[in-house]
Amino acid sequence: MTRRGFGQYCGLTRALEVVGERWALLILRDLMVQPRRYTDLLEGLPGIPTNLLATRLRELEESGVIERRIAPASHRGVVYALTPIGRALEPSIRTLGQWGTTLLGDPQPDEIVTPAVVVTAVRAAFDAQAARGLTATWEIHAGELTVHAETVGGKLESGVGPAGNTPDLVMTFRLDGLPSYPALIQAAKCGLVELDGDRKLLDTFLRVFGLTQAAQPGAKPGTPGPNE
Amino acid sequence: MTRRGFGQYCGLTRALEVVGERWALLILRDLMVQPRRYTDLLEGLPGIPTNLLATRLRELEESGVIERRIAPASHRGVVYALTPIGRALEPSIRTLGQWGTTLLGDPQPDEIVTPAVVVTAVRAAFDAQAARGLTATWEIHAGELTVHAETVGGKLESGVGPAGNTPDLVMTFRLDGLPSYPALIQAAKCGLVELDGDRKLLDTFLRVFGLTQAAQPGAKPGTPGPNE
DNA sequence: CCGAATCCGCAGTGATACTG
DNA sequence: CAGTATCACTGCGGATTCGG
Repeated sequence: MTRRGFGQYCGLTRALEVVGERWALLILRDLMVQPRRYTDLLEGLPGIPTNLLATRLRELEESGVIERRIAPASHRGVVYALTPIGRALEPSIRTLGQWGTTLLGDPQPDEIVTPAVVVTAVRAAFDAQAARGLTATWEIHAGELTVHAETVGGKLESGVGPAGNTPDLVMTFRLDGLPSYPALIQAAKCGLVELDGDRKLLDTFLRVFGLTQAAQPGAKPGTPGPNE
Repeated sequence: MTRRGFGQYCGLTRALEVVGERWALLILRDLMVQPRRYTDLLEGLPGIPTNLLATRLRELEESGVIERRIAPASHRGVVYALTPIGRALEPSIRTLGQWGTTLLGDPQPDEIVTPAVVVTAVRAAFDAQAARGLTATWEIHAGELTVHAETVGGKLESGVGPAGNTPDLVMTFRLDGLPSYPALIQAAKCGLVELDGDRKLLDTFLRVFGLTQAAQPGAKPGTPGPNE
């Protein structure tokens, strides 16, 4: 069943044999945010066939990258979570995401943004250097979307939903188009954001999460695909 | 030719739409070492169908990741090389390769090692911290294989073939099995290597290129713990 | 020799329906 | 909720062929 390998004894090759198949890294990106159930994953990966999700989950579990957990009492069902090996992929996902962000053009008409996408973008944009000696908590609202980010001691904690503690600054965006991360940053730079809390932390946010080197609209990467 | 996208406006997603298809990152890995011709690539990617290589090269060129060059005078023909966008993938390839290296088991019977594989491994293993203030040149020989590595000012220059200047230490391995990078490191640690030059640089080599930091999951800066 | 294009069988994928 | 089952389709693997 397994797709054939590449016939080379090489780290990159092995990595691609394990997580290089279609949808695999996107599944892992969503699991990087938090453990998720089968249907959560289906929802976060628009268009993935259910059988393919099941197949990938099985393969990734066999590879030791993720694990199945019987869900805790409150919700019954199964939960998928990263193993330490899977969590070790975080730098790879962040680095690849940073590269891809530089060639994000305008959104295609059928492209969407999920909470996991925004959290991943926040983590990829995080500049640990700029956050040294800083302790702060932000909350981002845009439509249905709520995401939090907290930095302390040069580290980042971020995830879907409201922050655990009281945020120092709540940023609420009212956008026409997609609440994509570049769009949020752009809006924040233009002041198109409602602020609640310590307003000085807006500039701080832009310094730490501001994509200083990314995403020029109009940089066309060729055609990633007019679907359908 | 409908390249199917993933329907998300996301950096990682876009990256995978551009370089996520089978063989693409391996082609780019080989081009990362040096510009190569069509047949060089065929040789370095055992088992790739010729039509698939041609298709990938066309797609990657359209995406602006690589470019076709009319070869210089000496050999006529075409040469493929990375654009700046393609070269920007180097951290991603190195990071993914480091992850994959941690799950390299024993070589499968049909797996081989190419020069580009070893050079990529050398670059992935390079510890810039350990190389600070160090200036040295090594040359590695193992069977047909010749690779050089030179560090100066905390940076690394490495490639296929002998070094440009006279190497400070030449290491010649006589291995039974595959000259894979882990096997070379293992052999070097056991002293199973012929040395020619400054023998003290063997220990230095192992400190700088010795894969000491393999598989340390969980201790990543900026990585939140598992939340629930 | 280099740089592909062409043809074909099949595995991996996509969409939908269905089940414990 | 958490998957299987079915089936059509397309991208891939393998071989051969073809034009500079």
